[in-house]
Amino acid sequence: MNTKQLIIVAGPTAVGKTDMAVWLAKHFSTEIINADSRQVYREMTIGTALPSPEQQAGIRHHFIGHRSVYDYYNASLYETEALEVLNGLFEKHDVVVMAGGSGMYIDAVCRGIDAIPTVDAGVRERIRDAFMSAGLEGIRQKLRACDPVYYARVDLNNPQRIRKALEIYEMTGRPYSSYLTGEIKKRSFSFVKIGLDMPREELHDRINQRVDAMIERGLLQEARNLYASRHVNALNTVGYKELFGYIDNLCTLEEAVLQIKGHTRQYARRQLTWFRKDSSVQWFRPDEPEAILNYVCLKIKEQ
RNA sequence: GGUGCCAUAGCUCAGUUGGUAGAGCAACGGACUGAAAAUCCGUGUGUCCGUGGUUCAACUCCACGUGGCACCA
Repeated sequence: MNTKQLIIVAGPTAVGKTDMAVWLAKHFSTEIINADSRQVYREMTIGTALPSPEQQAGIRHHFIGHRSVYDYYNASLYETEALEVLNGLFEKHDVVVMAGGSGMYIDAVCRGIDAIPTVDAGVRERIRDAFMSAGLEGIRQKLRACDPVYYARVDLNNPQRIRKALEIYEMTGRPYSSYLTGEIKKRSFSFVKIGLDMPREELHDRINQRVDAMIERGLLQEARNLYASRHVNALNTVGYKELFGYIDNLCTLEEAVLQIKGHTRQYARRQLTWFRKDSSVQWFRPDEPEAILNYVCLKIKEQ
């Protein structure tokens, strides 16, 4: 039996993960690790549905607003930092709760990400320029020449993936595929994965209402404050990019709000696609905390 | 009251010299190893307003009806 347990609360945006995590954390008198790729940025608060002051009262939440949108951040950095924090927390607690909707961040903690060198900004820029001038077909051919293994398995319609592989080759002289071992890293603690879901129509209602509430709380002003930096990766985020479009006069405010709702619904669907694939996730409705607690306790006894 | 225009997917609309229909958005499914709230792939879901008529065949042409819009009274 492994005495240290990480309870993971996953699911689509707006389903009620934070409430459930807080409830579980209170029950186990422990703390919460956030696994949401946008809540880590301190400049974005309204649009990322941060845990409210009430939800944060008395329960320590980690990885909320600990970075700036100007920082370079990614799933691998998150893996390293989250493991450090978890090691500390497990000295005081047998159970820690993790909550969030970024499947890749959760997997980074559970299974690990292969060690790949960090690409510097200059290389990133050169590859971007190559894509601009040579086009998708151009960078495909470059990839075929330098990394036929990855070329054979990558989604050739996805420029982001091809560029990443070219960056690594340019940076290190080694093919990207040679870094991908797929090795699952051993952790010193066990996992209990909970998935929250509800009928789609209900989820859509909650999303729509939450977006309206964000607008009322001043999301447009927050977007205006960040407008000058709108091209940084962190601000390529639902709720902000659409309002940048409105500020640029590309659409009305009403249209931008409809876009935010639509893009949030699509994001929720992609999250479900990710988590459904993970057979270790046990699914519940958010309104059955007792059933969840029973399941968690059972799993903890087993592991 | 009269005249004209319109009625096709959840929404906005296109279309067939008559052979039961297709775009965008939405929706739905999927992929995912350092941007992941990102990026990419796939799927058309339909009493073509209703009832008659012409025709081998009507979503398309004709008549009437219903609803909407515009103009004239």
